[in-house]
Amino acid sequence: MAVQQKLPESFYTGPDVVSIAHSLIGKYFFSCFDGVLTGGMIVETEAYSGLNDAACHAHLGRRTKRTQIMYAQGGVAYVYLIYGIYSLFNIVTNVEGTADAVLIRAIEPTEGLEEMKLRRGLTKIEPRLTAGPGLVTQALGISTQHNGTSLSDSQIWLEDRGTQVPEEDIVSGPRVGVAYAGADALLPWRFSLKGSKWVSKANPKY
DNA sequence: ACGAGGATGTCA
DNA sequence: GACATCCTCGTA
Repeated sequence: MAVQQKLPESFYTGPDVVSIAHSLIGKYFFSCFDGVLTGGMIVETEAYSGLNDAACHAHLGRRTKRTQIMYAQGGVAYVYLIYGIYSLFNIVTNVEGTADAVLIRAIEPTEGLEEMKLRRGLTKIEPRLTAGPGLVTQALGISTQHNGTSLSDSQIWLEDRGTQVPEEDIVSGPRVGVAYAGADALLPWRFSLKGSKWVSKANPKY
């Protein structure tokens, strides 16, 4: 049997959210609801830091109903609604009291392809299945009701399946859609798998 | 290929 | 009013 293991809590409580976002490329992201397993390999992430990052919802220690969960200890889900339609899934990282998170922007689908097609209203396997942060959550059946869900439980979790991604195949650049963050919009905190057709087509806009 | 416009709910 | 987005429909 191949290496197949949930990421331990210590993976999420690390102090460097940028490094965690980088190391998540090649890990696996799954959901299982009513016995239906869906998910795949992570190919695109973005880091957000509560301390020094104007793009982060919890910038300057902002505590609101929405950002509250970001201050939890690493290893829980931060899911929020964007544009009234799409749920975006983040992994809370760092220790309790520090509001860091990694946005999962795209995966290469490997499990539950039929179910994900149904949820996305597609008839064939194509990038529109999971190549974008709002698409990944739709395909995996994740919505804002899963905000705060522990990644140590059986509904939503991440795995290391032993995939080795060569360092030179992980590329970084500015994050998408954070022009409001001024100079911080230029930070190269978006990571993706070079050459993957499952990376989102979105480009940063300034 | 590409761009414009719309959908839709919550946040600050 | 803005939003860590995506789809559809127009013009080329």
